[in-house]
Amino acid sequence: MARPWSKSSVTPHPPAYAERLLAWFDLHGRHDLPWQHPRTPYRVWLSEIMLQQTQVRVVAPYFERFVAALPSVRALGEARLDDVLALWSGLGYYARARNLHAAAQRCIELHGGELPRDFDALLALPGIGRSTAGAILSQAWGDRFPILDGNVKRVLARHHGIAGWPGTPAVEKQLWRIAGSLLPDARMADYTQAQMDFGATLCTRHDPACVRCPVQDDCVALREGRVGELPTPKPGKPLPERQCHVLLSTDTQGRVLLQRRPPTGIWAALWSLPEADSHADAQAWIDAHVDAHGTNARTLGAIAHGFTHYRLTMLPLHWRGVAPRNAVRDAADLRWVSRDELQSLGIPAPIRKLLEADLS
DNA sequence: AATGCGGGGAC
DNA sequence: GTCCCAGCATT
Repeated sequence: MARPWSKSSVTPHPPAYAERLLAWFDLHGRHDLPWQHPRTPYRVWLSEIMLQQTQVRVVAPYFERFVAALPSVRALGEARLDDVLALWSGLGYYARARNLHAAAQRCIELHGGELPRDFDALLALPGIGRSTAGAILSQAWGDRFPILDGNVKRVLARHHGIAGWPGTPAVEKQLWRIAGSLLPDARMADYTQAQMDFGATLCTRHDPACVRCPVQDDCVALREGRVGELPTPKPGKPLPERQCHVLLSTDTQGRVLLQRRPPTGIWAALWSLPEADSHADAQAWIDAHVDAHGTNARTLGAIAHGFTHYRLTMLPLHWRGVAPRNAVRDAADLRWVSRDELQSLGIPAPIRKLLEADLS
């Protein structure tokens, strides 16, 4: 199918990424956020700080109150810290408010009571990092600097198919490079806002609206069906480890002794191998339930299995040629099972795998 | 490279 | 309950 741009344009190239994003922004972007009217450096700065790790809906009322009480850099710098913190109360991350206050005072000392229009000078102010400095310069002045917040990370990770958690320096470095390579020649303020609106309302974390996406044609994640798995989520805390022995008893006819699990909990009511916490417990169980003729167990290879809330390592112990005791024949939850019967029983997958590997 | 910082929203 | 959010500073 012909691309719209390949018909009439003298250039064979599709519109640049930024151009498509800006066209989307004009139609579907957010144009009435409190800090956009008027879009002064002070208001942009304040909004960017408030919006760090904080959602737009939460920030809006705080922004209105704050800027009404302290309408300028100078007013902020000359206010008492307690009053600044009171205006911040409830927003969280209070270091942001302390940094804001200190930065305003430094602007009074060094920059005539205004925010400097200089990347390094902004970066030197407390609370302003690389992304916030870029956001301020681009939004307040239209200067050509990239941003890399959570929205942009998610969008670029998908659009360029970047795997790996964006919190790692290697991935972040790559994303910064891409972000810097996509900047338009004009409309930087709108472009910065467009990226954030795009990430917040269309290329969302869950259920992004790829059908309506202005850059779907060259989205790697969409093409490769990886939208749902990008960006790679932050690695969670390691799950607790549990370990147990599983007791494999086989008789001379190749039958195996299975035990029905309790009706609740993991693998409820399935047929599995008896479990024991320790080697000694395992031996005691064997002595009590089968006649192993005093033979020792053979150790089989460990089985690792992951649950949602812990990881289980099963250490199989194998007694061969054991004979059933009379009592065992009557126990309701114990059963000698031939190989052929295994497939008709409900058996946990890792246990079944062990049995099939060992009995074959 | 990993953590602390905070409250709220979405699921 | 979990995970994430218009990040940055500190270790």
